Amino acid sequence: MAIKKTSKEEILLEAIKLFKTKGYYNTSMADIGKACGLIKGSIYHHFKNKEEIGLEALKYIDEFFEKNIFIIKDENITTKEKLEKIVTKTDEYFLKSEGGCLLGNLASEVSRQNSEFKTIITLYFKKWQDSIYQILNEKLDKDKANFFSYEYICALQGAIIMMNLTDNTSSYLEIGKKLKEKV
Amino acid sequence: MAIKKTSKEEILLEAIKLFKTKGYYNTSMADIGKACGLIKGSIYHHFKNKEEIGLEALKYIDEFFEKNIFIIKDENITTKEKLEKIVTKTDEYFLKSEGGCLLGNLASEVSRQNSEFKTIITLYFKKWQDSIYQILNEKLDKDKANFFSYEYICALQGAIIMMNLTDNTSSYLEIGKKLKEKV
Amino acid sequence: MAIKKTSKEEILLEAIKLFKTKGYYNTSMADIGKACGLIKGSIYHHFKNKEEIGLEALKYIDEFFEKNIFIIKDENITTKEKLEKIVTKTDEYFLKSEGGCLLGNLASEVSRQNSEFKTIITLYFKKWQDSIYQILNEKLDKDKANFFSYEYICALQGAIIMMNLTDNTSSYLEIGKKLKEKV
Amino acid sequence: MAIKKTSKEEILLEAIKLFKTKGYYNTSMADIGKACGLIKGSIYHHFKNKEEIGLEALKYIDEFFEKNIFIIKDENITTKEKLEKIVTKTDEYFLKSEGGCLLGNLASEVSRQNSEFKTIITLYFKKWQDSIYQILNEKLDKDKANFFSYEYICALQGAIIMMNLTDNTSSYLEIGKKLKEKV
DNA sequence: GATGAATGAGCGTTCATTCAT
DNA sequence: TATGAATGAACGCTCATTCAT
Repeated sequence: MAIKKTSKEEILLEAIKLFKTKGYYNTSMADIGKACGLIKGSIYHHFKNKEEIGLEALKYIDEFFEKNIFIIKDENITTKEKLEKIVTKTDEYFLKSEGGCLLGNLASEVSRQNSEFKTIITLYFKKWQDSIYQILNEKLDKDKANFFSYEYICALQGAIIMMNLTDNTSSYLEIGKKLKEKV
Repeated sequence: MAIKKTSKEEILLEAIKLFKTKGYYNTSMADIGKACGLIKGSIYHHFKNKEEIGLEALKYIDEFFEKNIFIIKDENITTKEKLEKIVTKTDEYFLKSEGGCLLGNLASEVSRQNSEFKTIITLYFKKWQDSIYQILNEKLDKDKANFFSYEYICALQGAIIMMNLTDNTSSYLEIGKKLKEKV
Repeated sequence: MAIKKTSKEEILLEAIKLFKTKGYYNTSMADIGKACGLIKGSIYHHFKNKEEIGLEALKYIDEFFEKNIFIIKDENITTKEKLEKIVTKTDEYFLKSEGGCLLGNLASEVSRQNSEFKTIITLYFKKWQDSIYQILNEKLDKDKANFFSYEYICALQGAIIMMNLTDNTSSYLEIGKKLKEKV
Repeated sequence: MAIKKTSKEEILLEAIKLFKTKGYYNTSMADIGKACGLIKGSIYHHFKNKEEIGLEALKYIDEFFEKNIFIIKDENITTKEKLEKIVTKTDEYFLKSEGGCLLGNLASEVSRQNSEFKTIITLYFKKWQDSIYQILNEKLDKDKANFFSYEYICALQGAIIMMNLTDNTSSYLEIGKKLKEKV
């Protein structure tokens, strides 16, 4: 053998799945390899080391949100429509995302161990909250917009944790519904 | 000769600190030992294995909440006072708890790997939410009490994550403040 | 199992043998372990890492020379006797030392890769030459003593290399004989 | 497409440099590749395997000495001139050769691991000594010629080791000077 | 109860080598 | 000829665990 042409993205997607469901440290290079049909050593053809996979995994999800979720605040639609859309897209994502929110999950596990990881995660949540803030601020004053956006991000992260424990999706969905009622 | 008499509780407290700040899998028996002034092998005189430490760590915190936080719902004081007290005690705990909420942190890392861990964590959150629910239900209808309690637990977990990333405690405190306004 | 009580010195002696005959980099922790009847992981109970074994191996030989060879210059015997004794002891050592001179062998392999190794090796040769120098200087002028001692150390190192290639011990012994004729 | 046309000799020259300064086992195919602007796999178009590179590296230096140094003994000049020339050429070579003498360096590292390597190295020193021997034998008796040539080769190898440790070139040069005084 | 020495398995990583392109 | 992707074995090292002392 020795033919396969595994792409970086394939590896990244498998790694993301594993990091979310098993945690970063509990996921071995062998695990990632196996999920891609490779032996662990072969991964080093695509990534310098495990840390790089972790970093690129975080960036991959961050970019996905940037391009699909956070961007909604700038679309040329009404405030209500923006809120409707951002909540729908977000819920769509997390309902089918096995294992919850990568950046939320890794936040507690790795951010004290690796400052580069921490920076990406912190910024991700900041950008996320800011997206909601800007939409709310179209109709609500600064303080309200600020608190509601913070509350939403927090509650959603908590709700994802709960959903992973109980498989109760309808409770999870209440968080988004509540946000939409703010304007 | 002489020496230490290290108690199970001492070890547990060090393990809890480590699990919260480094994660469960990234904390080694040697780490726990060093934190207690023991070598790793000595820990096995107190605990069967690492899993047992994890389990007892979760139970330890669970019991702490049971005895100090959840119990407030049954005290002989007004609803407002209960809410005031439960929020204050909770915030007090998390503001000085380095590394956030043990059960919240471990939820994503271990609950898919170990069903016993998952059961404890799930129950903990259920009991917690139920405590809040019962207090709110003294003044609010079932649905409202249910949602507000759920929202609070979720938002608080999210807020702990954010506080660990940004060290912003005043935002964290808003979550409890908001709950108290419910009645 | 799990009983053995291997001492640091045992491990060191096996490592020295291996480093001399196989080279430092080509000797694996597994090699060292096998030579001691241990698995490779067990060696870390005695040494922090491979570098520490290398370092202590060099120091071990250095100390042996310090205590048995270099010290002869200070003994209360005649110059001729000193020279006789230092040559005899040196030749005794190298004739039975399988694989040549540890510090000479590692000089070219590791001294560019690790400055701590280099320092020890450099000092060893300096001390060695100085021992010979001081003995010769009792009867010869500075310049002669200096050159003859340098020439002896160099020739001896070269002769050890040749002896390892050809097993010709009598040529090797000529180098010491020649030195003794200097006074 | 297009590209390089890397020659065997180019690769060999880089490999020699690396073997001398890092050792044979500590030099990886990737190291050699990088030094040539190739990836490691590409080297296999030029050499069967690492051992072949090692072997040809030794032969390359051996041939250089054969053609430039050892041959001097057969030139049509006086004994004194031969000695002068062979020492000058040798010193020229080693003063600019970063990392010392390839065959001397590898002698201890590889000659016990690979008999083909050992044969080449042993023969190289034999031929070298013989060159000096024949020149000296024009003026000196067999025994003297034999010992002085042996002593010179040995001392020179030792002096190269010392020069690599201390960067002291003037001591090194004394060895050749001394040889020239023999006739 | 604590230690130090040991183990076997596994870690992340690098090795020399192969081969379709 | 060169490359990039792959492999299996080995690397140095750490893991959780055991046990005689």
